[in-house]
Amino acid sequence: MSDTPPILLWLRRDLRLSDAPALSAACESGAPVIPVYIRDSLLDGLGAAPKWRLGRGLEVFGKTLEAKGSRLILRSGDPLDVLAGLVETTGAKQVFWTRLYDPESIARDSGVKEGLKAKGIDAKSFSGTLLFEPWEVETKDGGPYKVYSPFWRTVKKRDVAAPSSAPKQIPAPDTWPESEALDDWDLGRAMNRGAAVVERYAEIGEDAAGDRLAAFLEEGIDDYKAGRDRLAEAGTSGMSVFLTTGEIGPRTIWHAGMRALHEGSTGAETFLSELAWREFAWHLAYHTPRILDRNWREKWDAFPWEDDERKAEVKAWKQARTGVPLVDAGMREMQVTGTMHNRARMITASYLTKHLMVHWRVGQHWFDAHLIDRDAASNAMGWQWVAGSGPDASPFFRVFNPETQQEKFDPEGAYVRRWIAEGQDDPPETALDYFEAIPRRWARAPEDAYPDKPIVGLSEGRERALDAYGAVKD
DNA sequence: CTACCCTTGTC
DNA sequence: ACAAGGGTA
Repeated sequence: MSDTPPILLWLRRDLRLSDAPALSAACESGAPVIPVYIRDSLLDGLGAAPKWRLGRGLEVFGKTLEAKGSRLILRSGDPLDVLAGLVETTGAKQVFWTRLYDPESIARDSGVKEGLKAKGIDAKSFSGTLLFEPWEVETKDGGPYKVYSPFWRTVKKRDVAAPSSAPKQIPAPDTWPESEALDDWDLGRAMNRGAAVVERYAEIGEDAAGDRLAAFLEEGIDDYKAGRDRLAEAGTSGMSVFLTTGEIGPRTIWHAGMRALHEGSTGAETFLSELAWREFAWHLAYHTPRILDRNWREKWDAFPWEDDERKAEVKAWKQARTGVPLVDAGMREMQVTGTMHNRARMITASYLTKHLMVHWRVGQHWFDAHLIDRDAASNAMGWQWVAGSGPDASPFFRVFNPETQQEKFDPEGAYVRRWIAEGQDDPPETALDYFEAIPRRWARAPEDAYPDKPIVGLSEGRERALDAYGAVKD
């Protein structure tokens, strides 16, 4: 064993043992495997909540590796420098990793690949983050898709590679390189006291992901089509946070959904199509990366967005005190749990971009900092879909009415009561948790009065937004 | 080129 | 009914 040079497995968003082609390839080679996670500028640049969640994922995954006789080596610095240094100290001849598709990761990874190859190292990237490589899905004319439905019609006919199973053992080297301590990274620091609250609601690690998927397939998928829309129910799959950290792979989910489909589950097709939405978001981000930070349709640059974050309307939206209960409930769910029901995301986003006429990027940045399931492509696409500036976006005149939405999707008011304590004699823990999670400087308490009217009225805001739409139409 | 189609809505 | 231009086969 000691004669065989080890393989460095550079982990990023693939904190799992199964459905992990890079890990499987490394283990099957017979060489010792050294799993490495590098704290680089991309990790440092993450928002508070996703950074905390990744740290928790690393903690759990480190233990998972130890149970397999392996370890997770932690290092800080420029990835090429770190990997080149480890190549020197370990004698590794190969470095494997799972591909990512955002512009910063692509730039970083191609630089690393080039730098390692220049040193004679076999640097290899693998699939595993997505169902398909973004360049493998094309229209008949050979270009990328810009509309979801034809993308979906194409994707659902494709074969998805079967997920690999977890390796029985991960060959260990005779000597391990030095590792930094995860605690020293203090990845939850920016969360302040919010981390302790979100922790109560969070599920972490590959085993938790598998349990969640199994429970969903057992209880949730049959009624998924309607159930996913009901705000007070656990009708969604809950897979997003595990996909973001890579604690589950998309192929695992796809094949589970396909099995349910073949067994006649009525919600399976809708479920699979949601996974394809994630795929579509990365397809768009890969082919038109400007979707991540600019209006995808340039004519939307003319729209008179408000982007001064100090404005009272923006503060009210962020602090969940707009006076529109369903909007504030969604924003509080995010503060407390680090996630928000998909429908609430649309409703809160619509209120910000339409009624308050605030730039979608303000909301995108807020979500980037507060969602533990933050996904760069899905978040950007979602905001531009609601705002109207994206590909295949909702027409701008389609404005969500939070009252109508509440009648349809929270008819008993259970979701609003779960998250808004004010005015309740005996508010639930969930609603009280909000006051524990928020920054102290917001100085809010459950006994404060809730705003007696919306900061911008529903019909007033709707009309103002539709009037402003003329700036884009002409 | 044409014909058909376009996640999640509202009034 | 509104309002809508553009994507895809």
